Amino acid sequence: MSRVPAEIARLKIQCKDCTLFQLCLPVGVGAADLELLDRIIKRRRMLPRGEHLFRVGDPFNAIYAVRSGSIKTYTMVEDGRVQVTGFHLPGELLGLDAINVDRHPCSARTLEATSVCEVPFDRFEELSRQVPALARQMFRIMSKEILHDHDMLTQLGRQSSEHRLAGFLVNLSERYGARGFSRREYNLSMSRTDIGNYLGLAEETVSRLFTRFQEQGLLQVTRKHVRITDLERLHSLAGLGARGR
Amino acid sequence: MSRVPAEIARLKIQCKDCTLFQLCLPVGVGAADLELLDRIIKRRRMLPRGEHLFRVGDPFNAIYAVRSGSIKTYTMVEDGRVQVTGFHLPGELLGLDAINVDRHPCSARTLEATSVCEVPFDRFEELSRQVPALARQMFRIMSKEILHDHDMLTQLGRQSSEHRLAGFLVNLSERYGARGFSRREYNLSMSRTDIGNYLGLAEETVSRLFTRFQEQGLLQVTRKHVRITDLERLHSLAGLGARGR
DNA sequence: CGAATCCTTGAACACCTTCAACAGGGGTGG
DNA sequence: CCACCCCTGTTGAAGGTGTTCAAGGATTCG
Repeated sequence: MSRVPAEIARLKIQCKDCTLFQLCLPVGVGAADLELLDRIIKRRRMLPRGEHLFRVGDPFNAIYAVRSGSIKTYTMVEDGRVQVTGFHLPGELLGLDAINVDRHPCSARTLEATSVCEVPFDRFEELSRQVPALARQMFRIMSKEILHDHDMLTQLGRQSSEHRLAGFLVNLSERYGARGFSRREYNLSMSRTDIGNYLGLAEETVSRLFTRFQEQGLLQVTRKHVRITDLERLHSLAGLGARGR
Repeated sequence: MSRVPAEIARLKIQCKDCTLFQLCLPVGVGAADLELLDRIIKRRRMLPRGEHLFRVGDPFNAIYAVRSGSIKTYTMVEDGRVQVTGFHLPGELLGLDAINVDRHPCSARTLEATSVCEVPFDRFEELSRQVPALARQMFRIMSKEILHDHDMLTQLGRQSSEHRLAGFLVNLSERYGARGFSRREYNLSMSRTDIGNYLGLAEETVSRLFTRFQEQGLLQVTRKHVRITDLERLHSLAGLGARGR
């Protein structure tokens, strides 16, 4: 499903909010060094919905940053079924899990029309040798990713389906909020099937939970659009204090 | 429960197998630089069972590497209940999730008598400025951690309890194997309660699954000791190809 | 030896999945 | 522009899987 142009514009992220830009911004990198970084980043064309950014086993060359749109990562399990491993929103990075193994351990596919920046990793490493603050900032970004994954493990370790979905929605809320978007209102770019797959729940259960949350006055949902009316209660239902990405 | 000395000796890891040592070993760091790294690492005393290495909210000063023994990390969820977020075996690192937030987002507690190395992170960052290969290696280690977390997310996203426990056991097998221990035989240092908590299952379910796996000839388990008799089938039950930490 | 903890097993119930049918939108082609 | 079709999402009913509650056995440690 394609989005109307206005929606794409709404999702477009400023460079200063981009995770990649955090590489240079807060650590006192001089303008000259910043220019060097800017030079190695490739800006890619807009990818249409359903396009692959990379596939399992592809050689690792670059890290990608989502500029607008969204991407899901997934792997195949033995019996041929798909397992969704994550969703990536504007301002977030992909490919960090491939650095050590030199091949992408998952596939990445756009959930909507999506624009990404590409950072060739060898050139980045080389540059970070000249600009140590870059390395320092990359440590922070990777640490953030690890923290986020640990948060998700906490969510998925919980038993009840309510906890899981509430946690998922709160997590999205935090991530959108951190990028300057609304915490209370956003579009789900992924299908119910993907959400269920990610959370270890059946698609039908996800659907029923949305209905139940709505009946309980926690949120309003129409198709992909979610408006959270009681973020407080959704938080406590998730069972975790606020902890963004 | 305390271990007999022989067992502690068996778990003691050589520096060359240690994740931290990978910081210098494979990337052509000269002996002089290696000496510099060695100098900032503090070797700590043996911690008894049940001791805290750090607690939620503690200021982040250092990264820790497990030399022998094992450690669990956990957080508190809102209602006061505990959520286990990970287990750390010899040769693995703790604290990577704290770099960006400067405070530990989880508590770490020894599951048995455990010895750790402590790497003050500010001194490490400083050193990595002089020795770029160190930064490069740290990228790899953090990437490995991210990959491992993604693997665990894949495991926990699966619905059936069999998949989850099998995946957990295979994961342990891989991690022990990568450190030079047996892939088919190891001791679980964590309780059934901890395993269940981690996997989002009831303690009783874990217990029953162990019994069932044993009946199916997949493994033999007596209390903490696990001997995997059909690693092949356990792999396929886990639903993932072999993918170590 | 006794207490505490950990693990196991049993039975009832709740929750979630599965199977099935249907509704609603969006996109395509006439 | 409309009709049709396909895909996604919703809802219902039945069945299975895992939890909960409960009790008993095993191991460790004071």
